[in-house]
Amino acid sequence: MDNQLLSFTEENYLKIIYLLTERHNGNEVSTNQLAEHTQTKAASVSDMLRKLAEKNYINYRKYQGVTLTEAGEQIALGVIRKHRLWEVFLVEKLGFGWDEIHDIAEQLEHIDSKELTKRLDDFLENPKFDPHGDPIPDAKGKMPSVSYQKLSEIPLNQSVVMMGVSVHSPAFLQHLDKQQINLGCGLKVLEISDFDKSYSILLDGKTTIFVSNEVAKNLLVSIDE
Amino acid sequence: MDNQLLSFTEENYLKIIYLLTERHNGNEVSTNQLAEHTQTKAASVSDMLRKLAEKNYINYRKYQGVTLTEAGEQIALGVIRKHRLWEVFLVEKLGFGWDEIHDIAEQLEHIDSKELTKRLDDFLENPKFDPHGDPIPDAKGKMPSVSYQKLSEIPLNQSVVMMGVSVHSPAFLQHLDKQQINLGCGLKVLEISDFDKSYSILLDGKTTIFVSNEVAKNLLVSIDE
DNA sequence: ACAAAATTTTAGACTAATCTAAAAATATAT
DNA sequence: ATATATTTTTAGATTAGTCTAAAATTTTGT
Ligand SMILES: [Mn+2]
Ligand SMILES: [Mn+2]
Ligand SMILES: [Mn+2]
Ligand SMILES: [Mn+2]
Repeated sequence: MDNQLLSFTEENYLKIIYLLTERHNGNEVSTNQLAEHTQTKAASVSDMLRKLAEKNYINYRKYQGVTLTEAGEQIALGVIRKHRLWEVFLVEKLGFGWDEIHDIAEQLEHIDSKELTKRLDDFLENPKFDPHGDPIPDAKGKMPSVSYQKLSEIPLNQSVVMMGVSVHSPAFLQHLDKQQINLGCGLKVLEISDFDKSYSILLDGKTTIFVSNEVAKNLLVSIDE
Repeated sequence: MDNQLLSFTEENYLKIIYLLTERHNGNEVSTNQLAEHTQTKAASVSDMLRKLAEKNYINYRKYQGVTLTEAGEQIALGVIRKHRLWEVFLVEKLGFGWDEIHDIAEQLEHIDSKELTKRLDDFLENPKFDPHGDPIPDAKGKMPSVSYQKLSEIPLNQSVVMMGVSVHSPAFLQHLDKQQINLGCGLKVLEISDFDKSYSILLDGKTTIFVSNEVAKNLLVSIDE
């Protein structure tokens, strides 16, 4: 409604480039990685990269991967802001589980109306994090910086708070639900098994639970102070 | 999400065919009418009609206009249901005016998730009408029948209630806002001017207002009993 | 009834996004 | 260092949705 400058497809590419660049600490994203995340083939990605470079949304040197330009980053952050706000709506207002919302938000993130985004933000009382613990970029296009650590990198017996997840698959999230591991709960690693590197964790200072190494690597926490 | 059988474009065509057929009391819709409402050219419409007929969503005989098949009507009603539910959301929850919501709902109506529609409906407390007074089809794909009359067809001094509008343009809706004509208010035609066929109307039994014939023809009312 | 006007369809072309197969460039491994 | 493997790009098609111009059909007016 406001300007529909870009197609859904272009928005998705820019968003994915942003998230993968972030994940690689600012390093270039490769064609194959994009093909995997866009569910297309490398040839299709090459075409799209040429187009996005032409429009000055990405920095692209053939065979060398891509990063976003300032313009591209602003588009990406706008899409991510909408995605995360809608996820908050789906969970807080409609009662969806955090494992059910991703695909719906994947569609809602492309709704084009500045005013809608602004009113939605206010309706949700200007949330700073989405239901997976990911920070929500502000209306100016600034991404808040957060410093979470993987639970697998925390020393034994250090009390931490569960802040986010680095994998968003329904299977993983449902697994956490079953073990009652939620955002905000207190965690303390009691022991790591020599046998399979699985974790014994004290949950909320009350119950002891066991999680695989794979799970521990994908729990994001911060030191409890 | 659920099945994404149809493109946005196809959904829009089916919705428009439904609404125009309804407006013509079941008569066929012409290619040119569709071209006007889809903002395309007649040639493009012909192509799309061939395609929709092939998929059995419409009954189409060349040069004779189209109607929806049962399958096409179910798609159309699903889209209209979502459009109107989202309009209720925008007005009731986000505080938009009834003149600001159409273009946003035009996008939201294509979000594909049965579960989302169901939860949205419950969140809104299962509204039966949208902010323009239009009935909301139920989850089974049934459109409630309503019997509104144009204010211009009501005898003098008959008390009626404002139930809907037959034009949704922002300009018209804003005009009604300025005159404080809202859904649910009481109206009584006191006099029709010989000079320009404009109306003197008693509003809510209190104030007398004047509206043009053009306005009176687009106000939908029902007899107050 | 029939010519003129209006409407609708067809023909042929274009753009966006995708694909497969082949060619080019880069990375890796002895 | 150089052959082999991997990654990326290019070439050439395909599909959806749109367009303009021309042909076909229906409607209208006398
Ligand atoms: Mn998306
Ligand atoms: Mn999220
Ligand atoms: Mn629409
Ligand atoms: Mn409406």
